[in-house]
Amino acid sequence: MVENTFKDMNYSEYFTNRPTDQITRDLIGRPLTFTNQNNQVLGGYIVEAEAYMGRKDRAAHSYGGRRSPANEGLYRPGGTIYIYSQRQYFFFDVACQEENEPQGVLIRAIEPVWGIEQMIKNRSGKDGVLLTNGPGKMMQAFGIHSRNWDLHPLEESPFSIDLDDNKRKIPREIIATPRIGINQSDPYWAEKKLRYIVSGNPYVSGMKKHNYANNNGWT
DNA sequence: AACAAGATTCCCT
DNA sequence: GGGAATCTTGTTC
Repeated sequence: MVENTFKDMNYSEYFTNRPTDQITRDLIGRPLTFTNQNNQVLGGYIVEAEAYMGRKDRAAHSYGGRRSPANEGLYRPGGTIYIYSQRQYFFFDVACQEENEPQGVLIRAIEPVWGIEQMIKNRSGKDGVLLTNGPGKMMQAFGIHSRNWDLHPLEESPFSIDLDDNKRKIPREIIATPRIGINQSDPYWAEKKLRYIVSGNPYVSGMKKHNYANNNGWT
């Protein structure tokens, strides 16, 4: 399948029909925006995302078929928003695969482009890489303090991921690494490389200054 | 009913 | 690099 055919795909198609790790990798470089209640468009390019492979994935919230109101979104059809809260912070996921196949992708970081001034305000003045270089920080920059959009289909929400290949940025290199914050006893899932990042992009969480790449790692 | 453990962030040292 | 803040689930007493 040629990638530029995705331009005309809807979210439901995009977030199914391929393995979730492949979907996750394909999201790197695409624009993610959130339009707030004042009609301000906030967002940037996705530079970091993680795949969660469902019931069999020891690190997934749906591991072993675990299901509760808190992770119901994962069980919804591909393209459904799954917002999870933890320690006063919120995470933005999109469900992947068919209904009742609880896989998903976690968007962990963006390179800010649109509405930067407003996002800085939402982040209490935090600027530079600290603005959006983590999943909780990104949602705070969007001004999100609730699970209000949990369980809503992406196309019926203020969130938007532009699937037009002409609008995306092309990384010089996409690297796969183990996921962040996974300390499971099962080394297979703890070490499996399901986190995808733009190599050398400063907005990737934990990126060291001496690893910063020219042009933020874009071609 | 109490408690530990998370897909984290911030503010120290 | 370590500890606190602080919400929800699942486990155990």
